[in-house]
Amino acid sequence: MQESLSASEQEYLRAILLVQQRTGHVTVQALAGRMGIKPASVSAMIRRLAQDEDGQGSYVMHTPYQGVALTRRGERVAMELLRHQRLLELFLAATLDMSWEQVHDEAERLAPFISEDLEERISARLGHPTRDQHGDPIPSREGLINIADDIPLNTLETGMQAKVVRVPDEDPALLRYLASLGLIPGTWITVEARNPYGDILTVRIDNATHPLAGEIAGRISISAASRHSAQASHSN
Amino acid sequence: MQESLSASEQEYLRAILLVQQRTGHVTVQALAGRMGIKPASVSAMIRRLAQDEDGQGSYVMHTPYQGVALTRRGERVAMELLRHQRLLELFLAATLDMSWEQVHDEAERLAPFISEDLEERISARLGHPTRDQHGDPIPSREGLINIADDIPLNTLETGMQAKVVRVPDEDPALLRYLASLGLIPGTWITVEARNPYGDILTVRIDNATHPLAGEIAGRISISAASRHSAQASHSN
DNA sequence: CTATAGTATTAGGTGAGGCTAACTTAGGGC
DNA sequence: GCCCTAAGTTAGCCTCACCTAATACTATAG
Repeated sequence: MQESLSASEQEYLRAILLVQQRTGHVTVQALAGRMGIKPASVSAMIRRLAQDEDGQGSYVMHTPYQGVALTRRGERVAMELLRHQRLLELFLAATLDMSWEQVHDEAERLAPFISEDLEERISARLGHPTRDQHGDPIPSREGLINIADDIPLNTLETGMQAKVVRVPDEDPALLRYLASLGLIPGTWITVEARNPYGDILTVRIDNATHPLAGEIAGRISISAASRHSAQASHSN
Repeated sequence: MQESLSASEQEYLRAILLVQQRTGHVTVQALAGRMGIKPASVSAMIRRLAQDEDGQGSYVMHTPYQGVALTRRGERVAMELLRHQRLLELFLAATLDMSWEQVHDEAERLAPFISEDLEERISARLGHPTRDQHGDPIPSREGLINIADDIPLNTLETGMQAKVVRVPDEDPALLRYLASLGLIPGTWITVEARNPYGDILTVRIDNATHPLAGEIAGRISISAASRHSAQASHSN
């Protein structure tokens, strides 16, 4: 049925998806930088991915000098790869005692090579999780993600409490810093105050308060469900 | 220090090692057949592997029209890959519920891509095993295997009992057949009789006797240690 | 001892996926 | 409105790892 793509092609599609999610606009440079490849090579690959070689549609739309965007088909492939990667991360983290950076690198490298069957068994073994250890959603087998319940922390009203469901995992140093504050998925967090000058929130976690840049708070998600149960629960 | 070889190159070295172990002599055809590749391509790869590109020595010795053999260096690489593969097989089998053929295929595919660190963690997690589930030895991190204690079943004296430590795993059908007799590593086995015509042994396993072709018995290993404690122990 | 079958090698070609160098285009400063 | 810089693209080249077709070698039957 479908001529499975090469590891390289899949990796490009994954990179496009991630850049798209994080910045909204996908440039050749951003891809080249992220993948450690020269822009010229990226251009060449984009040309290939934009072609409809088998009558089943292309993987990306390309407007020369403007940018790239995934088609539905390309998105499905990227989501599939991301699913492999996130499940692998969880699996390795759960089974072996590895740091997040290590499981991340390992999973990223192995993701293109694991079979659908292995993926399914890992998923079952883990109880079919829908988020990885940082709350990043794991796409379903159909290549869909559900983030309907995700709300940025900086939209939480002052004085209200909510449960953290996701922290940004792109920057290991930031991730470590947030973890050092106890700011990890599952934690309850309260917005104590908003500083009128500069975009800074004061948040309470485990009875300690911390200043948090609004830019960071915007990349942290809280559960929509918990919003209405604010002040209802306490963490230990 | 060392320019790590491509996945393909490693796979060739693995194939050479396995053919060498099983048949004693490595032909281009045998490699081509095993790897699903045309002989011409094998010749080309052998030429590359036989070259000393970095002054550190070549990976194989090649006598044109005669055969190929691994050098110490090539053997080390092949053993390393085999170690990855066998540890992965055990790991996947122990953690997920997969058939042997499935874990075998998966591990074979993934072996070139796992890091030394992951390998080490898997090994530790499994208690640093020295044999895979069929008794095939797992090379050490130094690329060595210890089969000093392995003795072919067909050398066991009639009437004596010994513990099976290894069964041939090349042929899945044979493996299944042996398993159906209870002939798996760890089982105690007794040679009841030798048929004078044809090369056939009669063996007892779990109080049932079975005829066994000598050719097969030669590929089954028993522990040297147990030879002297024959008749001492009983299974279940 | 030679013919021949079968195996191995070489020659030459292809596609994937990188590279550099040279070019085009878009967009901001003046 | 022009020009210059930065970004994107194209052209042309390379290596890897496969292929087919043609050639060379080996070993065996007669």
